[in-house]
Amino acid sequence: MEPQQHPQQQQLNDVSSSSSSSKSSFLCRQTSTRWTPTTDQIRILKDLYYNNGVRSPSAEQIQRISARLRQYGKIEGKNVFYWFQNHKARERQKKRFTVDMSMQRGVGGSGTWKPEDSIHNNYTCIPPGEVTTTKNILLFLFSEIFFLVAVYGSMFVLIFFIWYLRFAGISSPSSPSSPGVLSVGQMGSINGYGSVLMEKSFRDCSISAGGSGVIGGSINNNLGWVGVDPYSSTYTLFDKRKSIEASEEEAAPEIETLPLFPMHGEEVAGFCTGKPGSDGYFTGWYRPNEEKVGSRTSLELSLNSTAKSTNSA
Amino acid sequence: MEPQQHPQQQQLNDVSSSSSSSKSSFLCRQTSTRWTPTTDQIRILKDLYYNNGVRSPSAEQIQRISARLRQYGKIEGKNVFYWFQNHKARERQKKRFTVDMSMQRGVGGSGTWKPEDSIHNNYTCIPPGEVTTTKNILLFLFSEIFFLVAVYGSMFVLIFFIWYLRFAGISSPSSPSSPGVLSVGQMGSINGYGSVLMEKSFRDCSISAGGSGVIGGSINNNLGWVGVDPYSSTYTLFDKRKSIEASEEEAAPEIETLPLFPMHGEEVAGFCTGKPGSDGYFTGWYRPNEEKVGSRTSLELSLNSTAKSTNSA
DNA sequence: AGTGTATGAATGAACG
DNA sequence: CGTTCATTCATACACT
Repeated sequence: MEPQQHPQQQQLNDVSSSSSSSKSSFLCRQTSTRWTPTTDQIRILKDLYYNNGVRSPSAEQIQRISARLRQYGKIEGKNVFYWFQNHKARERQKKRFTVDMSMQRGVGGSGTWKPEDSIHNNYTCIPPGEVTTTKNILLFLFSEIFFLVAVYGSMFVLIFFIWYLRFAGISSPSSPSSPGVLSVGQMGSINGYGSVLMEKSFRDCSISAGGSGVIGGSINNNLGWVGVDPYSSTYTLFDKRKSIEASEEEAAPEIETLPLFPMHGEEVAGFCTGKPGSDGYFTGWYRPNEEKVGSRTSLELSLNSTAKSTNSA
Repeated sequence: MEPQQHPQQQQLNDVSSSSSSSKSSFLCRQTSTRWTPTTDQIRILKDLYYNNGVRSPSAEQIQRISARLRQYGKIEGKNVFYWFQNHKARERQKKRFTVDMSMQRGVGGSGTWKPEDSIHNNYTCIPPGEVTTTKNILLFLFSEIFFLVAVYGSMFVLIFFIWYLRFAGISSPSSPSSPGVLSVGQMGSINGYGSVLMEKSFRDCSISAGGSGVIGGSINNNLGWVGVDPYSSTYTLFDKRKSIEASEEEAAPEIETLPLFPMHGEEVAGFCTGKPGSDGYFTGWYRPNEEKVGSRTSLELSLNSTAKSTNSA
């Protein structure tokens, strides 16, 4: 399954040329007591971690590694030690977290709150145009498609579902719809901060995570995604929702194509403004799988862009 | 050692009595369970260690020591035991990887490290977890959709479910709803490891995804969006089993395609331009499949859900 | 001049 | 005992 998993060390345009030092002023004044890895050092560390499987280097390895990294900047053995420790731990932590969350079962049950009283009772709520959002979460309803984009840090999730509400033929509206969903993406490294905060959360609720077993989830390996820059893009994009209302009306049972978020160039420009930020982490993970699976249910989101400009293409 | 033994005085003096951890964990898992030495205790311990040469106190000594330290805060014998053990081990360890290369013997010898447990072995399963810390959880209800976003560090999980309240025929609210579910994003790690796990519904819905093919979604590169997550998404959402039972059939038998975010080329330019900056890694995520790049950019979303066709399930 | 994330550093607690 | 894990503290940095 996986295409190449190895190398691919990103050759990316790396900054190196411009001198890796660029971002971090590690050189200047290290007064800061704490080691601030240079990009090159990180690159190497990650390479070791991901490509060489180094997780918990032995004392000896640590010595070698730090010796090697020393040419890229000041570094001590313990820095290497901690780096691996932390990196591993945090990776693990994330995984764990993910799992945990999945077990949030039944939260709603006892909840009691009625949806109704929450904000609108009508799903159409979002008035044309407004994406309810703010920084990290965008909700918007478009016609019968409900979208939610949550952005956190450098990643985002996009969820949408379709409410076939008035879809004519549907007789059993009971199911709200086929919820579609998603995608998760990540973007540039960035540390985009942003906290997910829904500013308007409608209501708060306590969760009782009593937790119990974990339902097994499936682990999916990475998906690579790609991202759109949360900030700029989203806003912008949705900003222009134009005839939404109109479409709503006519949403016919068969929607063939619904144009959403039409926008014009200008605004989009900002997409993916990756920030040069700090890390170069992303080294290569993605292994795009190109497999296709024909599955019955497929949600495809394809972006046809001809974007010519991106010369990167 | 002389390295920094920095003050780091932060250790609260005595937490002991308070027992509280202000954090609001909804889980109530406070009280850190772990011993947090007071400064006085540490002072004494160090005195014993450095000035009295105590390194591996006997059981008896441990008792005495802990008894003595108890006046400065809560403490148990094992704490003392561990303290000495750790202190000694760390002192030694630090020395070990700090050992400069003087003793570096032939590096070439073993040269390669062993990736022993390296790569992949590990991510197969998710260890049982417990719901651990969750720092932020956001709940919000939107219309009849209940969303929960949990954020932790750089990751988040988004879960949602739908309360179909008054939607037409819904009569069985008993079950909370059709659990939707959702998605999780995580970042950072990567390379083979990152795991994105999509949990499915709260109830059954087991995922069998062993993970195999990924639908390819279309990965498109240059532009930013992209893909849909193969499995995760589809499955979950389209969870057919539940509510779908009835409704879905009609609903989705066909594929709808919705063009989203239509935009024009120019604008798109900026998309995902990875940042040139430091991390170079980003650059191109994918090597384009070259799917195609059409001329305009439009995001299309097609939902093929053949829901039921999926065999029985 | 504040905020919050990412991450280096430290350390209690165990494990093998 | 050397190692490893989990947590927590502390700080650099990127954005508001």
